[in-house]
Amino acid sequence: MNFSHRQLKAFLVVARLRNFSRAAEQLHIAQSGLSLMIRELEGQLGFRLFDRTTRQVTLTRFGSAFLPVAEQNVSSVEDIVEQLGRSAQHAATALSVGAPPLTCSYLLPPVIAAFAQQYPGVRLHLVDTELSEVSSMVRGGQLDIGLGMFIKPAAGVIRKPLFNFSLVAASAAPRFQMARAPRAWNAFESARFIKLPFDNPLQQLIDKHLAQVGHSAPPAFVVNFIETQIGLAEAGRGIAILPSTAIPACKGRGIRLEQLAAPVIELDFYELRDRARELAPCADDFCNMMRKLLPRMVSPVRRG
DNA sequence: TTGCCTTTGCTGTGAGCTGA
DNA sequence: TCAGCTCACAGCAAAGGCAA
Repeated sequence: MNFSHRQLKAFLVVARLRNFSRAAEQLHIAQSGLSLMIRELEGQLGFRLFDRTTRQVTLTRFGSAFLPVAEQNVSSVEDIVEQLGRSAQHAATALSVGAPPLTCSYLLPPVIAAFAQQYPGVRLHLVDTELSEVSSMVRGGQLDIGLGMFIKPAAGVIRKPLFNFSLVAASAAPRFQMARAPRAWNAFESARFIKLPFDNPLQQLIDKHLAQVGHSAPPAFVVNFIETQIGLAEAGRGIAILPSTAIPACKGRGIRLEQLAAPVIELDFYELRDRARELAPCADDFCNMMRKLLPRMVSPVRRG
């Protein structure tokens, strides 16, 4: 048995009007096509639905019994299609974005403001959570876009670079300062660092470069969040090597920032999307606004 | 004769497959 | 990846058949 929604709907219209010509007109098809459609449905069901003569069309006993089943089936399908249509419309008018707290607090507000101006009808849903959670929420379909320093690629998602950032050294100062000149890695040979956990991919990259300049001193602190690194550095408890995306978070605080050089490490800040999902065009525009607005905010090079 | 359903033959369209 | 081919399906017009 393999009948279609079209056939059931055609059956209902013929049953209601008791006339193939008028039913065909209502269904916007030729009467011959409708006749064929009903005959095929009867063939698939294995019984006749209508007794038709050249003068009248009447439901058979089987047709009368099949009528409520067909009505329920057509109604259920149309209800589901309507619900899906509403969800698709909602998807086109909503955008969910996830990022770590530092990104949400200091990088996204100007982007969100610009986006709201361009898309006043689109509801933006912001989720601030850990980087690993952002990645799994994108894979699970709870987020349209994930943002962050996804140093390692993950399966099932598309990772696209949005802008570059580099690394800066943060130390205590009477007020916020951005050093004019970069400082070489080997200048920190004997420094005590405030580090992220050893399994953090960014910290692993930093440790690799520290090892290359012969740094071997144990860390002063190992903490979970960049905000904590900034706070401890401001309190003079050591040097924190931070991504330059943390620059806006250091402004206004007793922190001196120096770009790390020899070598300058250039990294990508990424957007993450589920490979299988197609997003509304406003998602592309949100990312384009990040590309436009954020590079200047995270540049450790002093301007003016 | 008229009105209505069925049958037949044809066309257009889209999906799936294949080879370059 | 893309063009070309095949096939299934939907639909139409015209002719035929039948009952009132």
